[in-house]
Order: sequence, then structure tokens, then C-alpha cells
Amino acid sequence: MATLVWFRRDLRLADNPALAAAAAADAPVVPVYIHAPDEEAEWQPGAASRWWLHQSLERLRAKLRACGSQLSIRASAHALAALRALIRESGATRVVWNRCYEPAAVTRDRAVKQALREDGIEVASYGGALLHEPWAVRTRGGDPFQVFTPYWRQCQSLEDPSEPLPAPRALRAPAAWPPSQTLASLELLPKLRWSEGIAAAFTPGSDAAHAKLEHFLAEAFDEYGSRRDQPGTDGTSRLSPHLHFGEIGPREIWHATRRFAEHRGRHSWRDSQFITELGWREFAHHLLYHFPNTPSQPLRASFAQFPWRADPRALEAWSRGMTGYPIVDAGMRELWHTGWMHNRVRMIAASFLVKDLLLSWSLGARWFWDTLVDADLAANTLGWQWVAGCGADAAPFFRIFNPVSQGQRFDPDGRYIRRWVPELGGLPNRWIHEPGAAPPSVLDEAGITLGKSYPSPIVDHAVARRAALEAFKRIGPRR
DNA sequence: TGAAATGTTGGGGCG
DNA sequence: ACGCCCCAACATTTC
Repeated sequence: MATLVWFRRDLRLADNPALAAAAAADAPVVPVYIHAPDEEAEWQPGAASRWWLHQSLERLRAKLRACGSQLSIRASAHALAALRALIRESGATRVVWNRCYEPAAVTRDRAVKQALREDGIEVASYGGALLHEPWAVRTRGGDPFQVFTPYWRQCQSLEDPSEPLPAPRALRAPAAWPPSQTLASLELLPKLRWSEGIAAAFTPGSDAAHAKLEHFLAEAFDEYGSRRDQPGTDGTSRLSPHLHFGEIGPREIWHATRRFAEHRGRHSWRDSQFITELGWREFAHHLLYHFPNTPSQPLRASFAQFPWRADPRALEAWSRGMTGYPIVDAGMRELWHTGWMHNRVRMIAASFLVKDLLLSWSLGARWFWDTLVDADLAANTLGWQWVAGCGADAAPFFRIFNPVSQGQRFDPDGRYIRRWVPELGGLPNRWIHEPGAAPPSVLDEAGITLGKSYPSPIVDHAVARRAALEAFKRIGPRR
């Protein structure tokens, strides 16, 4: 009579509709996690994500234990096979989960649902990962949106997301627990010990996520509009990996922000930039659901013929943070060391790859996928296609970031550069964003030999910009 | 959620 | 006092 709760990208007890539904029934609850990476095809989690997943599962297991429950972990080529085994071992008659929206997950879940029902199992799925289901938001003509502003306006006009559900206090145990593999047996942790940087920057788990949200609201929410673009400050929430793994749900964030703002008489919170960022997350999932080819194919078909360059050495220089443009290199090194990059810098680094180096956005998307702890197929796809100008509501082809002026504008005191590109630390602020143009005496003084202690710029931005305009002009403009 | 190129304005130095 | 030039500051256009 037990209910299987299939945890996936919802590694939390609070505001977990599937878990709440299972707990509400007068029946034992069997929480399970199934590691079936092959079912995610070419978008299996990268090394940084796997590290996070390991930590997060550990926290979830502890949380469940505190409720008198247990997490049964299985690795399997096919989730369906593992579910059937778990059903057999636990005598469960019902399976519940919260929906995922990636194309591979949608296909798989549909098949699993049908197969289990044919087995005579009761199956239900719930929405908990988004404020609005992707199919619930439509243009007047019934189509999915392709422009953010009208999309989000439409969302805001819908009924408010419901209040988050409380975490169950206790979960009924089954007569016998289905055995669990060890977490270690999933081999999620990296072989090399490079994860210290990530561990120093982040603490996975829903407790840390909620602490971070409270801290953000108290310390940074009011100034978010002005400080969110300054990578040298602590102006953003850094909730992205927690959101990706579902350690905290968007409804919890939405309502916590509402309560915080209303308590202080701030009634414009709905239109705050922070809430708008939740909107972009929704929009990304909306697009991925309705345009499932976009992780590998440009949404705008004309870009399929774009003459991207092939230049492995340039790609390598970009990946490793050795382009000679400090703001780009700082971002790429922050990514490599912490599994995260400030959003403003993501745009700058992405623009550099796509426009200055004329390398395909999909190469950048893949690198981010492998290295980000918050790697999310929907957000990553939207972000890269946006920068490349080949996606929905994309940046126009002529919008090309100048890595020097962007650095000067958003990191005026060079704090971000000094943190991640320490070899430039001795440069005065005047030159820290363009060592390639600094007078020899200044470089001397700072102990820098261009080409040795720090790379010379791998391209001349002014030249690269003109080449990009030329190439994009041919294929990019909307018709 | 750009930036460069081009155009306009207005104050100050100077003959 | 006046016109001229220079150029910074700002605005507009273009890619």
C-alpha cells in the first residue's frame, strides 16, 4: 500500500508537492533516488554538477532520516527498471514525482508513467519546479511566447503561485525498506581533488539554500538593481545551483520575497529585478519545453548556416582564462575554481567567444555545462542563444560587448580582476582592464611581462568586432 | 542586459 | 565686444 516518491530535481522536503501528496495519504512512504544518467542522453551532468548532486543527496538523506524515513538509492541504465524493482521490494502501489521539463526527461517520464499504469500502479506527477507550467502560458493565438516581456507580463497576470507547502514532520515507514546502494557507489565525486574551490564557495542542501535566501533578502535585495552587475561585490543571491537541484523551490523564493518586501511596505517587489530574474528562469523552461531542439539547434533557422570558425587553440585559451582580456579571464577562472560565474561576466565571456572569436555558441554552452554547478539545460540554452543572437528574444547581432569598457564599468576598482587574475594585481586601476595597452613602464612596475606572466590579447577587439559585424550582418538580421 | 560613429551644443580662450 | 576655433559633453544614429 506504500507510495514511492521518486526524487529527481527536487531534493527538498518543503514545498515538495509529490512528497506532500504521499505523506497526506494514510500509507507508508518510500523515498527513492535513481541514478540513470544515460537517460539524459548527451546532457548528462558534468563533473561540477555531479559533485553538487553527491553533496545534495547526502543532505536529503539526512533530512529524511530526521523524519524517520530513508532514501533508497539505485543506479540503473533505466529508471523504469529500477522503479519496478523498488515497487516489487516495497510492495508499493503508487508512484509520485515532481515534473522535469528537459526533452529527454519529458519523453522518459511519459513512457514510465504509461508502463507503470499498465503494471496496475497508480501514478501521479506534480508541478513544483516552476511558478507556472510551460503549457499554461500562451499568447492570444495559443502559441508559446518567444519574447520575454510579454511572456512575463502574461505570467504576472495569472493567479499568484500558491503558498509553499510545509515539509512533512514525519513519514510513515514501510514494513521493510528496500535496500539502498551507497552514495559513493554512484561515483559522482571527481577522481582528482579539484572540488575544494567549489566546497569553499558553496554549501549544497536546502538548509544552506534557505540561509542564503534570508541573507540575500536582508543584505542585498534592496540594492540588487544596482549591485547585481558588479562581480566584485556580493550583490547577487547565488541561489542558482540550489534552484537547479530543487533544494529550494521558486514558490518559496517568490513568497519569501513577497513577505519580506510587504513587511517593509515595499509594494513594487513584483516588478523588482530579482523577481524578474525568476521570470527569466521560467521563460527558459517555457522555451525549452516548447522548442526541445534548442540545446543543439539555433531557434532561428538562418543561423544553422553560420560560418563559425574552428580554432581549438582559441577555444582552449578562452576555456582556461588565458585570452589576455582580464574580465573574460577572471570569469573563466572563477568558473573553473568555484563552478560558478557572475551573470554579468557570463554575458561578457560568452560575447567574447561568440563575437570576438567567432566560435560557435554550442562550444561555449558545452563548456559551461561541464563546469557549472548550476548547469541547467533550459537556462544554459537560453543564455547562449541569447548572446549569439540566434534564439528567442535574442540580443541583436550588432550588440557586441567591449571587454575593456565592460570591465571598467562594472568592476571599476578592479577587485574582481585582482581576485581571479592575481598576476595583474600590481597594475593600477587605470590599466587593470587593459594590460595589453598599458605603457611598458607601468607593466614593468607591476612586474608583468606580456606574453609570459599574462597573455597578450589573443585578438584585437576592435578588429574582431568589425569582422563579427561583417559575418553576423550576413546571417543575423531578422527578416 | 552595447558601443562606435556621427551630430549638436555651449563655454572658454584668443586674436 | 565680437567672431572664430577648439573641444568636452551630451544626443542621435548606425552597426
